[in-house]
Amino acid sequence: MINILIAEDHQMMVDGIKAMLANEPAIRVVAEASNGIEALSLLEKNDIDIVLLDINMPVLDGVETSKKIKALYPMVKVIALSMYDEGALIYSMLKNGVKGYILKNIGKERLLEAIQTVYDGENYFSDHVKDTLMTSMQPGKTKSSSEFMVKLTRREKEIINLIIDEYTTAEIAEKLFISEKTVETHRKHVLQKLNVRNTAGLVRTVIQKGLLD
Amino acid sequence: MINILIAEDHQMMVDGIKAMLANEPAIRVVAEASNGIEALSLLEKNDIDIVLLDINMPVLDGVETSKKIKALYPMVKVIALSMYDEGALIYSMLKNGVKGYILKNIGKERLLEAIQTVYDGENYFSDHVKDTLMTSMQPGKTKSSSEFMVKLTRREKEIINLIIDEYTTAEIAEKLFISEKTVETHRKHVLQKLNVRNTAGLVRTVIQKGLLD
DNA sequence: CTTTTTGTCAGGGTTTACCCTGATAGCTCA
DNA sequence: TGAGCTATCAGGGTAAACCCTGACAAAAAG
Repeated sequence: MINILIAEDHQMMVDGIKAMLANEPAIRVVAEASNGIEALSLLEKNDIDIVLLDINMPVLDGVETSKKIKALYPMVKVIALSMYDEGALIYSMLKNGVKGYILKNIGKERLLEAIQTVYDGENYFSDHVKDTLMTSMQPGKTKSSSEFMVKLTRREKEIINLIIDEYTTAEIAEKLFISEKTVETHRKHVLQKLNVRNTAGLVRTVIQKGLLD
Repeated sequence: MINILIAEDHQMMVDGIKAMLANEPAIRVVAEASNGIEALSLLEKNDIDIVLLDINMPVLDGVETSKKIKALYPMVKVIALSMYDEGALIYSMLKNGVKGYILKNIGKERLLEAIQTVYDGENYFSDHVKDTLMTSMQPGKTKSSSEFMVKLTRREKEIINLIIDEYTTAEIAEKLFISEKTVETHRKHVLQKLNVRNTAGLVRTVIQKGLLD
């Protein structure tokens, strides 16, 4: 019997997954969480084999949650669920000990395959995900920074959030009681880390890769 | 018997919806489409009562698809499925004759309720969606433009796509063989239509509301 | 206990975005 | 057929973002 925890904030998706697994006698969905915090507390109370973890969740996102699961419950296996197949995201999830990475547009068969494979101690990644990871690992594409080093500091995330909410550098400086020059420096660092040219690229990347909390 | 077409690009979500409806003898899912174009062609071949239409789809998005469904198959009822409860989006879907608007985090009971209600000729909107619409309709919040007029022209969308891809005004002008002044004008119009202050807000809004093709 | 990272700030500069007013031509739909 | 929308362009701005170099202290990591 494989005990599963579903961590996913869209009820419709949760029901969908449950329905896919309903006729499988070997699999039992024993808990559901709608954010990372909830997932962690449910892991404490239940005996879980595999966590199906949505990457884009409020409160505590997939990246952070998987990191904590690895630290607190190393025996629990995590399969990441995602809308996109972003190289950077896959890579950082891998570093967090995730055992599988599947896209939300897969069907029942693939889902069962993924669960069984991971339960048996192997890794499972959709073909498309593999391709993406291979591509983003190729030299040349990933020169110095970009793709991999997507570690933003707390302050940088704070400032990015304000940028996305249409605050200007001057307004951010005022709000955080720091100099405009400091805000400019943070912006500059974020542009470099994300390997983008301007605010448009910054906002797009941050939203699409789900780099915020 | 209620015949349903599901138009949704995430297979997992499709399976979820189908599973929710599986034990309902009065409801039958007769067709599935993964984009707007497909949905339209399936409507031609099948006898459909209700379309469950995802708003964020590639190729032909929910707004455009609902418009065409209204024009070509006025008897078919459309229930919009969305991740977000954006006032502007709800309003434009309403104008396109959509009969229901539900969020993807609802459960089985609500979904059945929505289908039955719409089939009976009434409208169905989640409470949360209603609140959002009411709020966004209140005077003061919605002065002159904003919120409602989310109609972007073809050229504007084209330029927005380039902005998101980090092209500058000068580069866009060169690429499209038009003056920088013209590009500036388009940018200005888009900022006004979306009621945002700068590029950051533009990119965020466009991505989050799924206003692009 | 040293090295790295993070967060802070400055001068001085270029480039890009944003704002205002005003204009023209073609297309579209009532 | 005429009003409205779309797409085009200009002059002449101001505001904001981006770039370069360089610096220092506190915190975190090794």
